Amino acid sequence: MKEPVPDVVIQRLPMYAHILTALRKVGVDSIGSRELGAMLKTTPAQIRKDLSYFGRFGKQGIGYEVSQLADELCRVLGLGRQWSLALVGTGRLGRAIMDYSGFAHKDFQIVAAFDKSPQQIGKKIGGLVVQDVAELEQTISEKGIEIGIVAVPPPEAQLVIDALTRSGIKAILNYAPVVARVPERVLLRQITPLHTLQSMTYYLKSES
Amino acid sequence: MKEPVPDVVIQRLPMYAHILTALRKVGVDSIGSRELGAMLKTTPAQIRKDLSYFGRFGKQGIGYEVSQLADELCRVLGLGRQWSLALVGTGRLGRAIMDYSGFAHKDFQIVAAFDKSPQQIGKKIGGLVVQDVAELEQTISEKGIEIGIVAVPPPEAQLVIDALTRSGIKAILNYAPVVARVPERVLLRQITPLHTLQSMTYYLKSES
DNA sequence: GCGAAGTTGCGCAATCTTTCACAAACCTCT
DNA sequence: AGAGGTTTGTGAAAGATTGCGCAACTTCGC
Repeated sequence: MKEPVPDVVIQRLPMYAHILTALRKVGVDSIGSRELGAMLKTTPAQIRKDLSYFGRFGKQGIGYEVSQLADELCRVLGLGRQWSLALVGTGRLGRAIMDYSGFAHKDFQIVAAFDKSPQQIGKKIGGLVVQDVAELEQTISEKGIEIGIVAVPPPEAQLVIDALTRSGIKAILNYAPVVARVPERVLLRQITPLHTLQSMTYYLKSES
Repeated sequence: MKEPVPDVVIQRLPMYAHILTALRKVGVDSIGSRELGAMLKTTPAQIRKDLSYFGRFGKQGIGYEVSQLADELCRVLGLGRQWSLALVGTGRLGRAIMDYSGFAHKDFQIVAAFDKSPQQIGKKIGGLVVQDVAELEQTISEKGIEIGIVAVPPPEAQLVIDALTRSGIKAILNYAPVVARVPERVLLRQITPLHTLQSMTYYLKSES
């Protein structure tokens, strides 16, 4: 109960939570690790082991109570409350992220947007007025925003990330394809579709 | 030389290639694993081990010749030739992907776009006429498209993926948050920013 | 030409992750 | 109430990945 949970496990949890929530919506109220594993393309053993890091949620002979496990996972992940996000960069990519309603209704809400271009500043996007990046640090501190999304061109990414860091932000989701530097206390994750594509071609070229 | 290279290694390669290309552009012509490791936030040992799967590119006492290693990595990854992509789903997300110039000039080109909505079909986006998904299989076969990008709402994702599979596509990059099923021969990767956020909150909630 | 300083490639050890396999727990049916 | 059939939770084994340490090689300066 005191060992730190491996990050690979944490990364699988959202999928589990997602499926379970879907199952609940459909009215399934109990499910076994075998069946869950089949749905998620993993092994039953992995699911049981993963869950065992957080407690004992199943019943022998039966399986897991869907609704309860879904709640439990959300609790573990810290979902179920609203998280405030700040978006930096309101170009094409930034707008797409803004519009992407996937976030909106799922505990994540973008409450501030920044850009450095005078053409963008002052514009209204998705009910939000784009602010000057110069105001970034103060706004984030004041509003107590905990997560930042970086969607600026590569050359500016590190600058923006530094500013976010100074503002006391806790986590950054970075879409810019750069190797960003952050202090220990800030959690950083990358989303880099280009690199994903580039690693896929490795397997394709050998086939053809 | 015959052992299969671990996928984790393959996934790191694009980063290596990216940095090396950048270094070349700046005129650096030689670099050691220590320095490269510092830039990439990894250890020198990991870089050397990773590279050793593909050959011996460095010189003892010196390091790696930047330009040569960049070329070598591109070759290994199968870059340097154009890859044709098909985009399915031209909603907000699809458009953003389409517009995202990051792909365009980097060996990846979207050469066909599909949607099922009559409002979308026939429209021109980024110089491409949106086709009916009904034409998907034939068009992809004919044009010999090898990679498909799925940007449709979750309920339709599996249907689209099945159609892509039937068309003989080799790889799929899926943005829909579903656990997709594909036959062995098709390479599938997921991009799911929401899940990334959801796994980040795990660490944030404990802090606060 | 030779020693000093520096760096790779790689076998081996350490660590991390997944899988196995089985006792303990639970339900159902008689 | 007990037997039979399931399924969980979990130590321990197996497998995968990362990191260490050093021999082999290269350059430089003298």
